Amino acid sequence: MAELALKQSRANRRRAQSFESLVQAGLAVIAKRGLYETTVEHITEAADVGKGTFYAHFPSKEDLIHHLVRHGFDELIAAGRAGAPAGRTPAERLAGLIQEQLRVLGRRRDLVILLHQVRGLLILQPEARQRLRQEYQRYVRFLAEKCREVLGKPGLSQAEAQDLACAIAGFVAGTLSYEMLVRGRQGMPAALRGPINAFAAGVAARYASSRRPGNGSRPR
Amino acid sequence: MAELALKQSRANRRRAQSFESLVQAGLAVIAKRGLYETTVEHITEAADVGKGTFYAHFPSKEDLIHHLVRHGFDELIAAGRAGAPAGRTPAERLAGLIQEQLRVLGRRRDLVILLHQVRGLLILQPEARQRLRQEYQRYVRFLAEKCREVLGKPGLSQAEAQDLACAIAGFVAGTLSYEMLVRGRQGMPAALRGPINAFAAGVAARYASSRRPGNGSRPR
Amino acid sequence: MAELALKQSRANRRRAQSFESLVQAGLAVIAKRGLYETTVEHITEAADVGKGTFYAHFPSKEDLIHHLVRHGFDELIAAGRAGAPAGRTPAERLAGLIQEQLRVLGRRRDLVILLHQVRGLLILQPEARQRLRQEYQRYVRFLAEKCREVLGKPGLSQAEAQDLACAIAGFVAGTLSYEMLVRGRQGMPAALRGPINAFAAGVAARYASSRRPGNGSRPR
Amino acid sequence: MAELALKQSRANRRRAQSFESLVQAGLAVIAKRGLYETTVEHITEAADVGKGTFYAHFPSKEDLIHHLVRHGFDELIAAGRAGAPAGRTPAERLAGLIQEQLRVLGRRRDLVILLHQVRGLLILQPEARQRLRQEYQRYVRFLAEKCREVLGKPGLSQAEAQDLACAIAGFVAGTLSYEMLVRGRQGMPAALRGPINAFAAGVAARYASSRRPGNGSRPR
DNA sequence: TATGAATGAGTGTTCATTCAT
DNA sequence: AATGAATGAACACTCATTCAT
Repeated sequence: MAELALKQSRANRRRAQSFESLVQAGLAVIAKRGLYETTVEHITEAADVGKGTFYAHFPSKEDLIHHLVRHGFDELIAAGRAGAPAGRTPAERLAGLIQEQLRVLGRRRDLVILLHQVRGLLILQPEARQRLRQEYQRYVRFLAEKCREVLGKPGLSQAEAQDLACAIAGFVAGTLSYEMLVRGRQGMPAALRGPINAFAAGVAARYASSRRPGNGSRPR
Repeated sequence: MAELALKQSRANRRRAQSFESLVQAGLAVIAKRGLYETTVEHITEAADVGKGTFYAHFPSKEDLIHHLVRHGFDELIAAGRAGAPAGRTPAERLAGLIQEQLRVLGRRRDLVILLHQVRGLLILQPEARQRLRQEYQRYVRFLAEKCREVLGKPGLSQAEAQDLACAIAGFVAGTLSYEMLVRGRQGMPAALRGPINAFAAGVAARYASSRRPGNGSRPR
Repeated sequence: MAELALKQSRANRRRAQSFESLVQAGLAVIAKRGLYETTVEHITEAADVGKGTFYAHFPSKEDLIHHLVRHGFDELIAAGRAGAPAGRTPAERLAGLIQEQLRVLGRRRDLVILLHQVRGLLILQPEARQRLRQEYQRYVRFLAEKCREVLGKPGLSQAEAQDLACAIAGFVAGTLSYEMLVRGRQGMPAALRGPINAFAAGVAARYASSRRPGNGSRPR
Repeated sequence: MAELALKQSRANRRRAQSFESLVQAGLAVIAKRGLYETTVEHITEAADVGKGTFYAHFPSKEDLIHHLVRHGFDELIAAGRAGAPAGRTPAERLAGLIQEQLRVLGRRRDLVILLHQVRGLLILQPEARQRLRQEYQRYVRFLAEKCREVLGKPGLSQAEAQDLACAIAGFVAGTLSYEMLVRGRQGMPAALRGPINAFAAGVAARYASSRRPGNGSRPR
């Protein structure tokens, strides 16, 4: 019996190992070749397992992608939660949130590429691929919640918070992808710190606490 | 002579028509199915021409994409040039630039999708597909130039201008794509106007004229 | 009326010119790219005529090939006829025939390639492409007739003459093609002169006049 | 362990079977339809495997052809080696070599066609397809070596041996192809025996041992 | 469970031929 | 007669997925 348990445990360990290999290889290969030029075989070769093993762990290629996206957002959300409440003013806290996301994603070229390409996938086909889409919604909802927390809930409606979250997520992802494309480098450009602070301040001025100025702070 | 000219003209017209059909169908189909699930046959069917006709006009599928990308950026740049120097202060002018890009792209779901996916394509393969990459560089250089123009050239180095241009292009593209994905709508969200103004003001405070404050305006 | 005749004549001249351009360009392009990698467009480009013009002169690509093959064999046959009856003994005359064919074809890389590839085409499909096949038969029949003429008709049956003609045609074509392939040069290798003479002498000893030795001259 | 070996062995057997089917079907189909009208699908249908299976065994269509050519020459060379040193005089031995090649190839219509068409392919493109070309060079080198062995090495320079080998290979291949084309039959025509002996005798007289007559035996 | 051989629908691309001008 | 734009069947090759072992 103990032997059987041992055997199972060993089998489980092996299985877990295959799974982990596939996940890591999947992200690495996709980061290198992109979603569309990555084949299942590329992944299983990088993971050093048989091709059939892939399908013992994932029903389809899309399921691996789903797994990668979920875990990617898990990391982003965790980072957002961890470095959260720093800063004394709403503007400082919002700027902190944005910069934290930029900082985390700026070190994760693989995630930027994966999330970028999957986003493109999802904009089309509004009905299909619901599971994947929900991961993005989860992330945006997290950011939205975070914004309300940081700016003060009464000041920001749900819809406004989502718009703001989209802007933040889009700003982070878009800026990094343009930097990677045009300047060939990764990481958050230091020069953006000032503008980000300004952006955060502007948002805070518009939404923070319960004050609600006329039409947003006009540009000086 | 006139007859010959007429003949050529008629033949040319027919050829031009095929070309235009292909270009329009190409953009439409890609906007609907995405770059990767669009086949040449989808396009020729939508354009109502034979499959071979495609290759009479474009050496390859990638060449159509290049054409689409080039013309897309042509529009964006034209819009940026047209609505250019409005606003009395640097901040107002910068905000105008960003909002103009957001406004133009917000009405062009097709372009957002196309440029998004091609961007993903280009981040990988830094050496290949130079022609395509140059279109993005052209756009970013235009934005950078515009930023320097709007903020006052002495205040902004070339490198800083490029970082800012990447941030603007990324902000616009990223925000719109997240909106389209999460909220399923297109167009620029009105609620972003305030934050954009704030962002522009922050940038202007940092770079405009020749003043160069310490480390950017700190968030209040 | 005279004007009309003139017009027609001019039109005819132009037509003849197109035809001749196509024929020359066809042979040149096929010699360079081979039968199977030559497209009609390659030919019309080289001939500097429109693509449609090809079909105004030849019902199909195969008809141009037929024309080229026919004229190629015309040349070979003319050369064989011209340099024909030289030599005092049957062996000398036979050797002269072989060397003449080798000499002529050795200077016509284009013909060697064309006839080689078309021969390959024809070995398959015994029923189709009769017209093309008949050109080869015409050539072999010419050689056979020549052999009988040279060796003395009574000595050589029709069937034997055809076998011999096949051997000669094959020897010439095969040797040149192997030389071109392996040694990368064209032209008849001088070193073959001796063996060819010997071959001819052997054949003559076997067949010439009416003597009919037992089983052919045994090799010494 | 034994179980694993068995598993591999069974899988290997299946793989080997597919491979063998493809090779045989490939040769058969090419012999029937020719190199250029044979599609991969024709082959896989004849081999009764899926289309993708072809590419699991050969990187490309050309690689199958290479395999076929290599093995074809292997057979020819083996036959040449096996029936080698028969005959007492150089002339007899040379005649034996030629007749052996004629005899072997005369029974292999498929090989004659394949090697003929590939030869045509290689005469063009002197730089590309090196691997294929090397097979022909291997064969010609073998024949050349054999000629020197048979005639006595001092009598024949390397270059002369290669010319002679080209002549032999060309004679065999060319004669058989003309026979197949014109007379529609395969096999070595019996009537050639005499001329071949004579040819061999002439070559021997020119090159054998160390004697070196003036300019080859003149035809009588 | 892990494997990798097998599969076949689907891809971008070519090219002989047609036909309106 | 000459043109060249248009055509679509056909091709070499790919790859997500299946399944016998």
